[in-house]
Order: sequence, then structure tokens, then C-alpha cells
Amino acid sequence: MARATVQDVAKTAGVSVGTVSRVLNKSPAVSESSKEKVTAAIRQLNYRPLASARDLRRDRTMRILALAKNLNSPIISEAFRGVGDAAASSGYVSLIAPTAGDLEREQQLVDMLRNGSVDGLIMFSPTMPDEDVDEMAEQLSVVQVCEIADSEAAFGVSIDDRQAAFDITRHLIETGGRRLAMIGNRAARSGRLREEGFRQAAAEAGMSPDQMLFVEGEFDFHTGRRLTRKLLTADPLPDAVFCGSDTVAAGCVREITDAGLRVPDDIAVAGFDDSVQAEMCVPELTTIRQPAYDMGRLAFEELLARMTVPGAHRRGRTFLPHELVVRDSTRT
Amino acid sequence: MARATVQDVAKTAGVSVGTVSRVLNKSPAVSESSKEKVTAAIRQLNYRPLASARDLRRDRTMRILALAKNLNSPIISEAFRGVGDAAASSGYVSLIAPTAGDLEREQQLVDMLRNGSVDGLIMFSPTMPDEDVDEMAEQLSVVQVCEIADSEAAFGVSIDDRQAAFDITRHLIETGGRRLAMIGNRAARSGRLREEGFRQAAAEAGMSPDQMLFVEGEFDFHTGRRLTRKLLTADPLPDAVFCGSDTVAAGCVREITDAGLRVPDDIAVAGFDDSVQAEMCVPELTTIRQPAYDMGRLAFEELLARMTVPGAHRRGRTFLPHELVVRDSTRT
DNA sequence: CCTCAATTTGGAATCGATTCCAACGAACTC
DNA sequence: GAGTTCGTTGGAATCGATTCCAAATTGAGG
Repeated sequence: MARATVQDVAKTAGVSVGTVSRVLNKSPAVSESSKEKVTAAIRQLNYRPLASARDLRRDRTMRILALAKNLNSPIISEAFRGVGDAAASSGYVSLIAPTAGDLEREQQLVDMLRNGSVDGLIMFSPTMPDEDVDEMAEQLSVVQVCEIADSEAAFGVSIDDRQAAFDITRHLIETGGRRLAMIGNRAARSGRLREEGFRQAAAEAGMSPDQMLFVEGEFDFHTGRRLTRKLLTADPLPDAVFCGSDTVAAGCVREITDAGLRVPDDIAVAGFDDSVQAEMCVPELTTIRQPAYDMGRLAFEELLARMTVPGAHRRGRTFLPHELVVRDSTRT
Repeated sequence: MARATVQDVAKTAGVSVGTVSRVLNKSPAVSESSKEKVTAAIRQLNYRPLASARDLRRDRTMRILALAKNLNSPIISEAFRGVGDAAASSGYVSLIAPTAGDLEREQQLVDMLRNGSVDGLIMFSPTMPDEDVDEMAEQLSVVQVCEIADSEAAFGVSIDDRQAAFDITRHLIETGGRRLAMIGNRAARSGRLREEGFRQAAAEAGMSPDQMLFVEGEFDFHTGRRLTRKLLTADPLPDAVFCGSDTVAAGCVREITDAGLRVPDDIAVAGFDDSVQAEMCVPELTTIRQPAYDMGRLAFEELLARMTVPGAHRRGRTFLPHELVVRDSTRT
């Protein structure tokens, strides 16, 4: 059997389509008796209003989309949980799609906003260049989370990545770090900011740039191991490594341990994110905690403002406080 | 400025709406000259066809939705990558949404299929009861992945969880396990099947049910630790533990190690999934590899068949081969 | 019994893209 | 030159839900 329409419901209930629609939308101007007839007909026909027809007429979908390179990042899945909860309490459905760092696929998904498949967009880790994101934000309902460009024109919700990297690097120095190294990722905005914070803290402690080791790559476990292997060929060895993510730090710790050295006695290691990996690691990782869930909630609130008050409401960047979590992978 | 419509494009290009639509849909029956005029007008007005209008008329969206309890499961994110790649090469956009194990939210998302917001649905870890899923599958384009009910009426793509659990339990026994324990999860279909496989292998090795320890809970690191603590109060201690996921196994190994016992010498530990956690663990975990990416691809193919040939094409359950990966967390 | 207001209802117009059908002009055949 | 075909085009009808406007019904007040 084909799908039932308002027409069918109206006929079955013995009322007009207008009345059916009023019942569907809980308009108060419906008598109790016709409301009952309509409700019965809806149940009998197993009727559901067709989303595309409704969206067309209403000019909105009550759906939002989030984009991220990967889904398996703990920070992103936690932040998206915040987005989802905030969205749900405003009646929105939130969906997420991975771009896999593929520009074409990202464009296709961004088009879902342009063609009205969704009302708003949250970008976790854009693949497109900063300028393109900023340009999009000029006209469309877009909010960035976690990764925000370091320009005045930028907008979105994040921690202060530079400051956080500065703080944890300071901690490494204060606990005796003299030959610092960092495993970073220049492909990401946040990665570049963390590098800046690292360099700044090291410089303030009187280290010259050529005293600092820096290697970079993707933020996964195997890359962490590979890059650490590279660091371990240095002479003299670094005595403290700041890693751009906990997963990388786990790889780093593993490689150091396998080389017969001790963490933190020989080399201290710090991570970033305070994901569950920080606790799974032995020794447990000193790291930076991001309030990911709240970042997600806030991002949705900002998006909601942009969706409902079009054009206006450019609140700019919002920074949430981070927290240094000291565990056993750094010296005391 | 408001959104441009086909009407606007037609006027600007000096042709009719029909011609504009024909250009948009690459109909061959358009002269070169009007195609150029239309293309120019589209660019000039920055026109995008409105999705809801198009979907309404075409009666399909070229979008599919996947549902999972959590996004951060490595198996799910890998399987969804397979779904996404297969979908993309058939011109579909694939989205995913977490249900958080909340029945109401799951219903709301399933409604997106019922009301035509998407053309098909992939369910990774349903919260609703098996019967409801089967009933949905009768009428709608739904495919299950990873978690398949153990009934003939069931359908979807998965590994043979019972056999896989049987295989890895056999391995534990063959390498000297005499007092077996399992950390499982009865809330999930796959969890129940894995328990069956475990019990069957143990029974075949001549162990009585009361010789086997069994505890259960959610599949996360902290639960793994907590449940292992419970196992370690047993007397005599188990000498081999089969965990329902690598994450749980990581927690199990950690707790055993912290208690001053050695893995695998005192207690062997096996995981499940062959996620990256299996390699992050020290010692690295013996586990079961699931071909998650291929499961995702296959699931989409099956879904595509259901979407395009409605009603028909109930291929039933498809099992993909798993693989026992032996590492250092079990004896040799 | 009539008027006026309040409540409820029916039905047409609308949203924007697609598609079908009729019609037009050009080219070709006999 | 009349008739046919082909390629191209315009425009109306359509998809299904919403919403506005006018009409119908009810009830109260005089």
C-alpha cells in the first residue's frame, strides 16, 4: 500500500485537510470531537506527515549537521553529545558525518546547508582553508567548534589552545624539563596554535628555538610511535615531550618504554584532551582537559541564535576554560 | 537577499523553468546555447535547487541514516566508513546519529525514515527490542550491522559472534586455561551470542557451568576494571579471562597488573574487535578481528537493494569471516 | 426572534522543482 | 510545395503539508 497523505486522513476522518493539519500542529482552534476523529484516522492509516512537503512549506527542517574528519576522536564524540543534547531540548535533530579529510566530500556535505537539507552546520575539523570557512560564515548558519582560525574574523567555540599548550609546557619545564620536544600537527588550526604555545613557553624559559625538537604528523597511535622513534635518535635526548593528543602520547610512552627508558624519570610525557586513553596509558598521562561536552552545548546555542536571527548575532570567538591534569607521566 | 528559485533563473536566462530543470538534471534534450545561458544565470544568482522541493517531487532523498548507541566505538566508526564509501559511489549521502541508548531518541531518529527524511536506515546497536526491529524490517528499508538477532527472521551483516567467541575461548583452553572467566554484556545481541560461544567451548572442554565465572556490564575501560576487581575476589582465581571488547580487556589487564599479577603468566586475557586499543595495551591483546569496513560496505549494498527493489530482496543474514589474532596477552 | 461575536471549519493558494504534453521551427523527403 | 520527422521549448499539472480567508455554526445578549 502506498503512503497515506493528509487527504486520505481527512477523507477517513470526515473532515478537511485544514483540520487535519491543525490537529497535527496542535492548533487550539480544533474541537475535541474532530481532534478525536483525526487522531483515530491517523492511527488507522498509520499516517506520518511527509518531511519534504512540510519542510518545503515551512522553509525549515529542524535538523542540523555536524562535520568532522573522523568520528572516533573522543573530544569530537563528546562535544557532539553536547550538541545533540542541546539540540534535542530545542526540538532539533542533530546528525554527524565524517569528511575523511576529503575536500570534495566536505563540499558535498556543506551543500546540504546551502540547499536547505539542514538548517545549520557545526564544523569540528574543516578541511577547507580558513578563508573559505570565514566566507561561509558570512552568509550561512555555521559555527566552528574546537578548531577556530586565529583571526579576528573567526568565530566559534573552543578552548584557548595556545594558552593550554603554554600551560602544560610550563609544567614540563617547572618539573625539570630542560630539553623539550613536541609532537604536533600543523595540518590543524588547533595544532598550529598548540605549537605556538609550546614555543612561547620554551622561549620564555630561555631556550633557543634550535634547542627545541619538533616533529609532526597525524594524531594517531602509530604515528606517535614513529615520530617518537625519530626523537630518540636525537643527541642529547629530550627529557620532556609534549604531545598534541593523548593517543599520540600513548604511542610516545610506549616507544620510550620499549627502548628501555623510563617515563617520567628519563623522559616526561604530556598529552592533550584528557580522553580515556590518558587513563589507559601506563603511567597515566598528564594532560589538558577540554570541556568538550559544554563546548558542544554552547556551540549549538550559538548556532541556534544564528539560525533564528539570520545575519546578526556574530558573537565571535568563545573560549572555555581548560584544566591541567597532572598524573604520573610527568615528574613531580 | 532571498534564495533564488528556478523561476528566477528562468527569467534571468530568458528561458522557461522546464529548460532550467532539464539543464539541472543533465537532460540531453537541451540546446548548447540555452544550456550556456542557464549555467551562466545559475552562477550569477548563486542558485541551488531546494532539497525539500526536489525530494517532494522525486519522492526520494538520496540520503541514508545510520544509528548507533555511541560514536566512539572503533568497530562502528570503521564500519560506517565502509557504509559511507559504498554510499558515496552510488550517489548517496550517509549520515550517522547516536542514540545514547535512549529509546525515545532512537524512535525519533527512526521516524526520519518513516517520514521520508532519509531513504534508508542502518542500525548498528538498536535499543529497541528484537521484535520491533524485525517488524520494522518487514516494511521499511532497514539493515542491521554487527548486532543481529539470532532468529531466522533476522537480517543484516555481521560476523558469527558465537563462533568467534567459541574460537577464542578454545584458544584460551588450548594454551592452558583451566579456570575460565568472561566479562560480557547481555544487553547487546552480540554480547549474548558471545556468551553462548564461550559457554559452549568451555562445556566441550569438560567444564561444568559452575566452574565458569561470568560477570557483565557496559563495554568501557572503567567497567572492565571494576568487573575484573570482582573476578579477582574469586577463589581459586581464574587463569584466563575472555573479554567482550578490547577496551574492557585493557581495563582487565590493567587491574590484574595493578594487583601484582602477571599477564599472561598468571592470568591470560583475550579481547574482541582488534581495535587500536588491542595494540596500545601492554602486553598487546590476543583478540578477534572483525572485517568492519567490509561489513559496512556490504550493509550498504544490501540496503541499496532494499531501497530500490522495495519489499523484495530479503537476503537474510550475511556472515563475514572473522580472524583470531594471537598476541602476547595469552600464553603460547 | 434578531444581531453580533466567538468558535470551528472547509477549501484554495502556496512553497519550489520536476515532468509530461502540446506546439513550434527547422530540416528533410518525395 | 506539402507532409513528415526530429530536436527543442514553454507552460501547466503535480508532489503533500500548511496557512490564510471566508463561511458556517453556535451561543449569548437584547
